[in-house]
Amino acid sequence: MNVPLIRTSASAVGLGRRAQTKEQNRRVILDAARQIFSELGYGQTTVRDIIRATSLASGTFYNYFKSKEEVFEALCEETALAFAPVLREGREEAASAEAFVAATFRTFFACAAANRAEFAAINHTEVQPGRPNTREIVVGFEELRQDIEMAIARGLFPALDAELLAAAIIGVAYEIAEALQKRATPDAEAASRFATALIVGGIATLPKYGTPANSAL
Amino acid sequence: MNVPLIRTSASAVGLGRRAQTKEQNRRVILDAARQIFSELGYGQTTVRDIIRATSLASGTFYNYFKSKEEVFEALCEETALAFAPVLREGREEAASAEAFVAATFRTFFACAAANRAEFAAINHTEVQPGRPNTREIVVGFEELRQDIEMAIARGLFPALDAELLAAAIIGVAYEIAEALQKRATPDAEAASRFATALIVGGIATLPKYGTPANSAL
Amino acid sequence: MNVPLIRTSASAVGLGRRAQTKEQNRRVILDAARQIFSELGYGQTTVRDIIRATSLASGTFYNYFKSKEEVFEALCEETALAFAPVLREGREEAASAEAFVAATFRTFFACAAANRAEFAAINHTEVQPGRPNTREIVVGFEELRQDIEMAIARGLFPALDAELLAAAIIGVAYEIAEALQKRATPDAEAASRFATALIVGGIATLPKYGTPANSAL
Amino acid sequence: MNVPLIRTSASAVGLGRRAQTKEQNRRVILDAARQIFSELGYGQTTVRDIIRATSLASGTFYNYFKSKEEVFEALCEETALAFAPVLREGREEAASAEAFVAATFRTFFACAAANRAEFAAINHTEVQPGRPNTREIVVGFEELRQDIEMAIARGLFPALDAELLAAAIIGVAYEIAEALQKRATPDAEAASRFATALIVGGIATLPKYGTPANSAL
DNA sequence: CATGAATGAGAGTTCATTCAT
DNA sequence: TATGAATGAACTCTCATTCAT
Repeated sequence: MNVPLIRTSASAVGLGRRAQTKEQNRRVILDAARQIFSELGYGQTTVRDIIRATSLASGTFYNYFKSKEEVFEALCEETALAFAPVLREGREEAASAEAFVAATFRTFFACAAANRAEFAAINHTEVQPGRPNTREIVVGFEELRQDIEMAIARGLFPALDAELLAAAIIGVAYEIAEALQKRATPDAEAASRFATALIVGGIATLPKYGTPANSAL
Repeated sequence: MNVPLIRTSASAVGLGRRAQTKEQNRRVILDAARQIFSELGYGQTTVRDIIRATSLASGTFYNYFKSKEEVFEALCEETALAFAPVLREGREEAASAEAFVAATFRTFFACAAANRAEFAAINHTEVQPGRPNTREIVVGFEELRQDIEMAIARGLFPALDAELLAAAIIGVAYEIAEALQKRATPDAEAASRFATALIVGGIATLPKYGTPANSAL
Repeated sequence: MNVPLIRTSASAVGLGRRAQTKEQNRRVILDAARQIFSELGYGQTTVRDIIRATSLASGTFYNYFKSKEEVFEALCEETALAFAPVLREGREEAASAEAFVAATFRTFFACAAANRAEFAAINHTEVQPGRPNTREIVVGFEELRQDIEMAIARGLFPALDAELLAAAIIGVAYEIAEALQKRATPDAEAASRFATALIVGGIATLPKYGTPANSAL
Repeated sequence: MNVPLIRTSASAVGLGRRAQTKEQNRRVILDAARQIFSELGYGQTTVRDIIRATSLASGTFYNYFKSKEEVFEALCEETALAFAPVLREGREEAASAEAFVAATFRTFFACAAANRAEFAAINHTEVQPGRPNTREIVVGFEELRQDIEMAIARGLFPALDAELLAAAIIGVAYEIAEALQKRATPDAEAASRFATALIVGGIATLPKYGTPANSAL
């Protein structure tokens, strides 16, 4: 399962010459940004850094993005777009709680392993206070929560606080992925089994739960 | 259990006037820094921002800290120092796996609730790529791992990969805490029960585990 | 013989509008720098002082030079470039020791008189310990030494330590020039005759000299 | 002939305890300043640098000197005071032009050799525009001029422009000293002979000269 | 007198952004 | 549309100097 986080430098097809160059430049900037973000972290990266990693002129940047933040959001979106279908499909097809959880972890660890630098960028990216966490965007917190609720409806899970479970899964996924990357010989498969067993086993013992009337925002 | 993350403005005793003022100024800077970090995030915060939140002159900052990074490290240390004993004590006295895990979550959620701003600062703080995560420092990843290993020795837990479990616990703690803070009426106690049940229940079903030969730097 | 040390504000020809402005700005900065260096001395001058003497914005300076040192080096180079050919030509055409020495002094005093401020800047410029003296660069210590050796080969001078003679000539030139500038009615021509007679007369009585085995690095 | 440029850390005698400490602190500052000036050059040296090279507190500096400039002047004065008597004595006792000139060069080169660092400091010290050159102060331009005039009166020298000759001697002394210091095996004695022969030989051929009516300031 | 923390002006430099070409 | 020089606000940090202790 070698899921590229993002296909970079995709050759644009079926566009006029002009539009093609435009698309290419956008790509060039995004690729450079992803690279630099992963090297320096979001906070340390400046628009200048991104431009410098490019053969474009500084002014050109502003034809495509208004700011560093905007590039970053575009990157997140890209990543989420690449990630989401794989994750959702695995979970929708799941016939058991275990399959559901395992699909999530396996996809995530595989991606993290295949894209260490980019994963690091995401993981070490500072969040604007008050805004949704990058990791939550990337793994798709909201989709995960919905999928969990659908799974409850399908009888895969008992009634439980979908939001908290989603949070727990994402937390486990990220922290274990990080721990894994520090190891000399990371075993994504074993980690995946560990995380899956932990969550699935835990779910069985959760206290009973009604509709989370108090979940806001 | 209302554990303040940090006791600020500690009154200095038994010091000369001079030393006392020095101590006070240090406190003033640290407090301002914590506040600003939590408002703007680490990356967006400048030394000037911190100074401005103070009645001190710009040069004075550098009598106390060499850089933004150094203040930040001092803050982390303070937080860890305040946190660590409470966490360790609860875990050392634990007579069951449940008590062990519950001690960790309860302390953490209580603190997070009592110090929303500061918790946000920690949680939204960008990590220098390649350096230990702030959250891991604050909750004490290393101590948690050791405590888990001691708990295994004491028979509270089966043999398992202490590092991964520590990672999982920290991940669950942080993400659930964050989810909690978005709620209108966060119920730290319920969240604590949820997280504890999840982890404790999961542990029971974990695949058997030998010595983690592959855990390296 | 009114040799300007440097021709400033050279009109650029055959360049696009953009390149022309760039060239102009470079000139503006160099001119301002020369002026300020001569007023305040190198050590007291700050980059900001230079910018302030200009209608440019502070950041613009850094589009042209990385530091004060770099502007200074550019100035020295300019000066040396303007100076060197005049000096060398006079010496190469010299048919006697006297003509050789006189060419050096006359050129130097004429320039010093014509460019009092700039000469002062050079003369009052602090040398980075361990690096070649500004005055030596400007008058071209190395070229002078080579020319002396060639003159020895041509039989104009007896065998002598070219390095020491070059040093002596430069020392006499600068100190006399400085003394001259303090006078109400400096007579460059008389000073030139004085210096020339001193050196030329002295050379005749120098102790015999073999190959300078001890001139190193 | 091992003439120390300055006797540092001289133990004060015959002073009260209080005055002694005062004198000591002054010494400490002067010594540190001389050291730092010679390492960094005058322009790069800050008062802070000098204080740091000392065990004194920053405020203490200002009990002794008003500024970097003032310390520097004190250093020059010290140096001149140490130098002057040796130079004057040698010249007053001189029975020939050669002895006169040789006394100056020999003393100077010996000192320069014995105090390379300090000599470098003097030589590389930027002059405040419009003020007398450090080197001129140290070797005693004014005394040299007077001594030359007295020597003319005594019949050692023909009538000549004493000011220009003084300038020439100082120029030759400094530049040759500097050239010498770059050599692997500097031979001060040979350099002294070279310089002496050059000047003495030159003097004999100087154009006749009346009283320099135009020497001003 | 010695001390050393506080001060705030100011230096060097970088940055995001604009805009004439 | 791409370019890249100009801009000047803003940042980090150092410095000379003061002054309460």
